[in-house]
Amino acid sequence: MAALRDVAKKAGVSASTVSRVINRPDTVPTTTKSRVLKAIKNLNYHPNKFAQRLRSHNVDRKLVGLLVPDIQNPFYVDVVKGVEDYCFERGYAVLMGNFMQDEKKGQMYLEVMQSEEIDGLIVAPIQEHHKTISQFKEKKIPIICIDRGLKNIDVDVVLVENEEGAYQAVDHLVKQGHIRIAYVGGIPSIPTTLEREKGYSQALLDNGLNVDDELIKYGDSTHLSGKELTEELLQLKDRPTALFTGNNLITLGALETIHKHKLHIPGDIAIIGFDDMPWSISLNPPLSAVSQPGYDIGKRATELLFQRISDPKRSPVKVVLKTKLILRESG
Amino acid sequence: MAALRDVAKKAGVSASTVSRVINRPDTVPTTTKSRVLKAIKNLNYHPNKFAQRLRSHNVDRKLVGLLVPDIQNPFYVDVVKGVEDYCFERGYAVLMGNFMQDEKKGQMYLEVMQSEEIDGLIVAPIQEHHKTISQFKEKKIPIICIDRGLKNIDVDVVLVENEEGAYQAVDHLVKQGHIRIAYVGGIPSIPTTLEREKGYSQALLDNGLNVDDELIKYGDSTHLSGKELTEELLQLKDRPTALFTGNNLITLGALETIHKHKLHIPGDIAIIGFDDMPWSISLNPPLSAVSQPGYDIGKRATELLFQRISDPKRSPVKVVLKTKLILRESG
DNA sequence: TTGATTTATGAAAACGTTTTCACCCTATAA
DNA sequence: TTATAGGGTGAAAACGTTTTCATAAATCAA
Repeated sequence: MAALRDVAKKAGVSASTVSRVINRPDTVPTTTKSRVLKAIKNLNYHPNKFAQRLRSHNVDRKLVGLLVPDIQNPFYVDVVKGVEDYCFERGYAVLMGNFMQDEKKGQMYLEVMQSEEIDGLIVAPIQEHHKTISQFKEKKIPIICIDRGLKNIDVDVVLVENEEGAYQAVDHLVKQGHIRIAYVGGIPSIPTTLEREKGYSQALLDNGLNVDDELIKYGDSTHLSGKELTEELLQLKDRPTALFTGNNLITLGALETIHKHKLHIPGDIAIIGFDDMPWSISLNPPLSAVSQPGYDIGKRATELLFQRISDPKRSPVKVVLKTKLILRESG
Repeated sequence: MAALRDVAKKAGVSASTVSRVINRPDTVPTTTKSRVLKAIKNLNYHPNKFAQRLRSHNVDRKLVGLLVPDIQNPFYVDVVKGVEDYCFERGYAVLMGNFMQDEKKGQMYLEVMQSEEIDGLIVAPIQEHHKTISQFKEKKIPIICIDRGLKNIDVDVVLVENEEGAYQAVDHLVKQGHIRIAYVGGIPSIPTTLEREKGYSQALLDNGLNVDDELIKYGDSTHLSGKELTEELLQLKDRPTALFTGNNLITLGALETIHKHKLHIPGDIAIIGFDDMPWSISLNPPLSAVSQPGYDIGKRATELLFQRISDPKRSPVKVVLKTKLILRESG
């Protein structure tokens, strides 16, 4: 509760001097400085952020916004951790929003973040053009996109070789002798879903197989949708012998359905999922997966963000991280 | 960038009137009001939070702090979701801190939250008395504890019947004929670890078994520690035939070690974990677990928080939620 | 010495709100 | 009619900082 003026009074100086001690210590002689410093400590004085911010808009908020599509998805948890660790090292806090692929919710968070005047935003955008996100750009608030970029706006982005990753997984599957391989995708409107589908199709084509639309399913990137889509696939008269699943949660859902049908993996049906998980090895059977470096993605994004904060006019970069196909026993 | 005064000028009224339109609309006649409202919309005016807050300290921040020990732990993810959903419904944002059971990190977040003047704090405290958290209490910032309370301070708390939950699991294990049942615990200084151990011991005692210190292990509540502790247990000359694991991450670690040793579950060794997970059913074998209602915990905690925000002097309550033993195939 | 420069400091304005107070009206009561 | 009570409004102060500007004191050059 102690204010600047209290410190000033206690130290027998003016408010200006106290402010100088805090913000430009080298402009005030040591003797005065020490007196002020003592008073500050004595009164346990902390500058009021709101007053500071009101007066000079360019003081850092030490706050970065992070907007993720689904915190239940272990992949994003890794991203969050990467962001958080990096921020922590630099004394920044994270204002997190989990928008559940929900336009409204994302919107609300963006508004809050705007009015909180965050120093920068890291976001996995649900659409490639987004009005509110563009507002950030206009307001000169740095944005970093992960997982997918933004149309019409030039932003830094860190993403992963989705097509390549999918290709490798599916290619492996056909090399194992599978002919009917299904793709259980996520939300069809998001780029990652499409890119992975592209890799999937290309791998089939390159191996002389044709792509069968019946075997390509889209959902909403959740556990439940993984379950349901897999169910549909298993009902097919000519059912697939292998599944390539579009993300973590879908994979888990698929697994559940497969187990419900008492099918043997990979004997009856093989499965490779996009996204590895720390416990993939403890699944039944240990899951083969395309691993994305979630933690690194978060870390790189934050790195980029801080670079942009300190130099707003550098030209936007695109960081593409590699995926890794991890073969265990499911496919 | 439009400020109150711009709106005032455009609407041909004074700043006071604009402010009144915003804060106490019923005190200004409709004709004036609509003129002002139009100007607001026209200029896309948003009140500056910092000025608002500076001027009147009692305006809500619409910000709640959430401090969780480990976001990698799916249980806490559920809690986070519960908190977030409830906050979202009420137009509040969440300032999240993930302190990784790390004193320093937690401290830093608490400081940030203090200077951000959050409306309230939800925290799973690492120790039962915590100086900085007490400061919140002094500053009249509402606190809700989850998972464990605070010594010396009377706060609202929502927790789970840890002892009872553990008891049921272990009791079930001995009813299955197990004699040597180990407890793979988390950080020994946190109450949940101890309470679960108490339930474990009691169940043994009540069934006429004695508790063998050799079979009680403590670690740091992580995946890695689950792996290592289980390894130690398996090295014992008289190895346990069943494991009761103290949390999600530990369970997963234990599973990994058991699989590494090519042991059959539950044939060679049974396992029941504290905390259920959405994909427990897809584990090898489907995991039996003591399920905690993480989402509900988050929701209830937030409910309590809002109640306390609106009525700071109500007497603190303790909400105790039940656990549920879910039997699948691992024990 | 004197005038010019530098150093140390304080007074006051500004940031964008909310809120108190006082004012001027018009409508009502006497 | 005159006094009274509100209703509607604006001026100005306040919140706690930062920053500009001015001034006084101290240092320097001649």
